[in-house]
Amino acid sequence: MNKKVVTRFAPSPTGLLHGGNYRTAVFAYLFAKKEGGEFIVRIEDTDKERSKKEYEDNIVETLEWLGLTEDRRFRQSEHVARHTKELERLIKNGAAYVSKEEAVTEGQRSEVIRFKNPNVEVTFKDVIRGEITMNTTDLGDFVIARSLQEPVFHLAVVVDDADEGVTHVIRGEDHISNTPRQILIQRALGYSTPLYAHLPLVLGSDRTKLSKRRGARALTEYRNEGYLPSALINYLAFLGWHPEGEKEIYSIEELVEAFTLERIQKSAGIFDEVKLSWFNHEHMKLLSDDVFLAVLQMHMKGKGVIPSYLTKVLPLLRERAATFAQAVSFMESGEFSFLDDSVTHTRELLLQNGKLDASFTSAHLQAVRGLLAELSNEAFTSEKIKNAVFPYATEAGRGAVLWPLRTALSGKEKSPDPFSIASILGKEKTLRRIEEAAKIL
RNA sequence: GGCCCUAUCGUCUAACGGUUAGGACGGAAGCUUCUCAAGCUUUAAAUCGGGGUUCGAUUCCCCGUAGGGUCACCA
Repeated sequence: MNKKVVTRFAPSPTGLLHGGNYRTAVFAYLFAKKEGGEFIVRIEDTDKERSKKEYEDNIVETLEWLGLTEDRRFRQSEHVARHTKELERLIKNGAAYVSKEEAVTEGQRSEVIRFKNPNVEVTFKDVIRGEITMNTTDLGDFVIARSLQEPVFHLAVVVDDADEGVTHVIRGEDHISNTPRQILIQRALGYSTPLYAHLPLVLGSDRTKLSKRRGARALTEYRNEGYLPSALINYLAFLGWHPEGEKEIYSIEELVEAFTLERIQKSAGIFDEVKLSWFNHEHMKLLSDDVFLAVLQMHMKGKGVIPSYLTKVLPLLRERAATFAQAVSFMESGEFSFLDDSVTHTRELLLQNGKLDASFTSAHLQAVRGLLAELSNEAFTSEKIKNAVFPYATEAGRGAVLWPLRTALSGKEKSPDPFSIASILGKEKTLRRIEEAAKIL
């Protein structure tokens, strides 16, 4: 029986995390769950100066929102006692030493703890890239702690990973060069070396590592803009990984089922918002009407009144909006306000800026009105309305009939099709609007 | 610059030595209900270069080139 798989996501709470950071979490989570193992979240807060509680809270909340539920979570600072103990052991072993030095920059200590570099070649197996060998000589005696109580990254990582039984270190490619250092510490402490999987980097459109400084957006922004967590997970999982087959829309459960480290890409990928929004639209389409409505209303909170026609317009909204923010803005900008309010007709619009003849148009509108008047209230559906109007429109010229009809109903240059609008308005309103339009011609 | 990683359409990717190099996003065109959106159909678009190995290289090896990462008392 192999050891239970344990992976970890180890962000430092020094800022808001972007898509690349969370992509790492997605992979670590999917792999752990696929293997029936555990997923740990470790907040790496050894840098007291820069770590902020608000960032930690944001990370924890966002992971929860994404559905990347951790089995255990802790702060690195909570484990300082262990770090100190191992630090003392290293010093006693002669593997590390207290080094007196001049403080060159402000805040530097005159005394730090350095690891005695044995200057050897370190080879490790990377699950994604195969064997990687590096000479550690040029690393020198690197700093592993500012003091016995203040461990620095490498030491803390090694001790915590070992203590928590981490079997697979899944992290960004930018950590490859840190790995030999950490392996050296592991060996000095008598730990075994976990398996490493260094993920290809997520790049911005400028082809450099995603970073807040270079304008990478925090993932929480996407959350606020009404992206669905399932879509984000799906997109992130597909950035640098691909299951077998050509299916692309996956639920998180399906991703867990399909996930393998072997199919992870070696080369970096660019974060593409356009494709992300396609994923989001696809996931929005999968939502039931009830859920869609609930999410939409959540996003509309505090953004004015919820229009009474909201439920009626749902199908139109669903096909138009790729995000909930977009859906909200459709509502706010009055994209569909003509469904509630009265419309003001103008000759220019009804006649398509003079392209149509006034008397013909008037006649067409009257004729269509006549056809619709024969439909019962129950039969006033998009489908039936179309069937009633279409033969006439085809006969008389679709553009000549449908444009005036649609603008008579919507009062707008661009809108959904006239049949949908009519069915939402209902028979009475529809007939009235057609009459009003015909009157001004 | 040293060290390390990488290299298939614009982008995400498939093809574990033999395919007309496939799919998706985006683009273009057409169709569907006049406009917008969605949908459907069609279409353009790629193996970085050079050497090997092999009957045969996108695939394996080497050398270039290009891109990226990393060289902190940050993680």
